[in-house]
Amino acid sequence: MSSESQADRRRLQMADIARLAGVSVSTVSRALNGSSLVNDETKQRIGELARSLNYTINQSAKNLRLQRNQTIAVVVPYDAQSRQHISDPFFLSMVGSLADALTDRGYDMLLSRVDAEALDSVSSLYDSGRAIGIVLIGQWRHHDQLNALAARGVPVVVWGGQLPQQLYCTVGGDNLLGGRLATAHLLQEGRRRILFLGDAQLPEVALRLAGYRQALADAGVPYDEARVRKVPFEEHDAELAIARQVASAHEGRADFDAVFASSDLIAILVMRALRRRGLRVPEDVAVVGYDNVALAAYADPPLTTVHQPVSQAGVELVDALIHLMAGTPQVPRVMPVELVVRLSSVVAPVNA
Amino acid sequence: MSSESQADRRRLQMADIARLAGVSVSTVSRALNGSSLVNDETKQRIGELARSLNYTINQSAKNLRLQRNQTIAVVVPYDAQSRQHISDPFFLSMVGSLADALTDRGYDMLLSRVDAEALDSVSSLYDSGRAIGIVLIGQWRHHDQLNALAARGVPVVVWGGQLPQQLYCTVGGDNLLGGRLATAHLLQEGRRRILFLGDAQLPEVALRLAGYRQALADAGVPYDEARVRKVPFEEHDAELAIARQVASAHEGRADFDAVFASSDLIAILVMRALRRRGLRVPEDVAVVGYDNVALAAYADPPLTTVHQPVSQAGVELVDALIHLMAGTPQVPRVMPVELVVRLSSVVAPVNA
DNA sequence: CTGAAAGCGCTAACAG
DNA sequence: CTGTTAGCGCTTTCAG
Repeated sequence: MSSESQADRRRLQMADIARLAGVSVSTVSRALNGSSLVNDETKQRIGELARSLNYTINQSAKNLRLQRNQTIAVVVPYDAQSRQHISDPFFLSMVGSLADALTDRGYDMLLSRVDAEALDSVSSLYDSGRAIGIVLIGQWRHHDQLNALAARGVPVVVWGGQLPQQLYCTVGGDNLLGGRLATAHLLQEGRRRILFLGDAQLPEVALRLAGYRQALADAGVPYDEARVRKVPFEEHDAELAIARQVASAHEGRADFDAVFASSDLIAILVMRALRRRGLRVPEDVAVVGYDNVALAAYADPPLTTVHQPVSQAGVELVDALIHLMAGTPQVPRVMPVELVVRLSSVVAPVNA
Repeated sequence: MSSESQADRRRLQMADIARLAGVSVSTVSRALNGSSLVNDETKQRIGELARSLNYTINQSAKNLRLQRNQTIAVVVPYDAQSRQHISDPFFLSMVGSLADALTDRGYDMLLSRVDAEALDSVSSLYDSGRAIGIVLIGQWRHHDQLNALAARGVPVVVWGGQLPQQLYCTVGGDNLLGGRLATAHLLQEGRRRILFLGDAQLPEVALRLAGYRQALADAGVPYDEARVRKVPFEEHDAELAIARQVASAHEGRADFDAVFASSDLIAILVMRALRRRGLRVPEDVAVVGYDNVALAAYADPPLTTVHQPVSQAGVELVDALIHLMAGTPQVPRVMPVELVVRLSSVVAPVNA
């Protein structure tokens, strides 16, 4: 260890480099920013000096001076009531995808978690200048707060479903199509009594439910409200609720022969609950999930699900936000989804 | 929409509030920072004005002036060669855990992905003043680069295994114990030919392997190097490699009766590969994983694994970093791990 | 209790 | 090509 401790070592700044190089600060600034106004040789020399001293331009000062900033806030809401965090792998992979997209485009990513019940507090990230734009993962039940945010001119893009009277820009999978594909598939497999599990208060789930109804209508199968059940988002609650519902349905002489779950996590919990009650998947009950998280392919049995284009999603969210920040109004973007058929929904084997 | 577009609306600043309140900027600054030097009534008035206008102090300016900053960088290395990103859910849940710990303590979290082969580039996050400290998830094969970083005085804490000659602070699970627990468990279940799968070049894995050897020695079972196999970290490569190894071992008249995998992801891939070759888990081959990711409990069969204390890990990493930044040298922290026994390793059922 | 003024580290006119 | 100078938005002496 050197004699100067890390705590009292003053950070290097441009003036130091300038002094050492025998030039003015402006020259250093220009050199380090690759300006053509400075002699190539000088540029070279300054560059090497800076590198050898591990000097890097202070971003805060630069940003302050330039009145710009390259930080995008990515906000993952959490449920403060249960003090539970979102454990759904789908959200986490979304974070990864956004990290990639932002890094590729040279933005810094500020990750924050905020109380899902106080979504409008995210605006302070913008108001305080810490971020020049915001990506929100999931719109939850706070359509109005998001509208207010957008109306105030906060550049925000939301992963979620398109809603009427929407002032903010959403990017999302085609939930209506996803719901239709999943349901049509189950119908085609000969299932008629399909349970829909999910919280239809969430816009995305509501759209998937609409797709479900549409597919039923197309097939001339009557819609039965009793077959639509809300499931809590949090894992442990969900587990209990699912067990209860499977049990009650089962006791009523198994009044369903398929389940369409609004997330893979729910679907996997369902399969487990079914198995514990001695019901076979897919023979007795076919199951389809949503998201196509990594887990789905390795579930028992491998889970049929609706694939959401996660890595493309990160790119689209960032792209929409960049346009928005540039002042170009953005219409919601709906991305294609695909049904991935695995063993949980078909009795005759397919290539898993 | 109001007539002024979001693009040309100048951001509110302290001077605006001051003008509107009929006081000086200094007073606004003091009021907003809760200084006791300012009249309570004035403070109140300014506070309300700011709130009603959604004004928030500009953090960059404040930080520049105060010469401090509340941003911690969390770095997730990725493999640039394959341009593949870390898909292991363990890393992602770590990110979540860190987000919580940092948020709780009032820090901003800057998430970056960097090339795993250029780990020392993370120092620019510090040198440029964008972050006052760095948390690195995984030490990979770059012990030396990390030592250099620490020697330069960059406040960095690494999730990983403790190594000799280590200048930087690590926080990690007790990998040696984990390896011992897993192996001892398999031995106790009567297994003697235990395959170890993982890349022992990674310090954490090396420690788990050491635990494996120790457990074998304790039980008087000879160590056979041929039973230690490297597995690529990336999912698809891993899948192929595992299939190959299972196949070759199988053809050699199944010269193993158990597998200890260095991650749950590998373990789950192994179980699939085994099943495809007609081997039953756990009857023919018992399998134990590592990490206890969410997926493990829902695998088929539910996976016995070594639980890593992820949420506590976030807290410990942040805590160590804070002390380090305060100038207090930190010794590596080793956190307890636990064996979670599920069906993949025991023939007689337990409560899953 | 409040205001005026200096300056955090940097960039960009404007003059050489 | 290079240096001088004036701020970016904020906090904090130092004077009232």
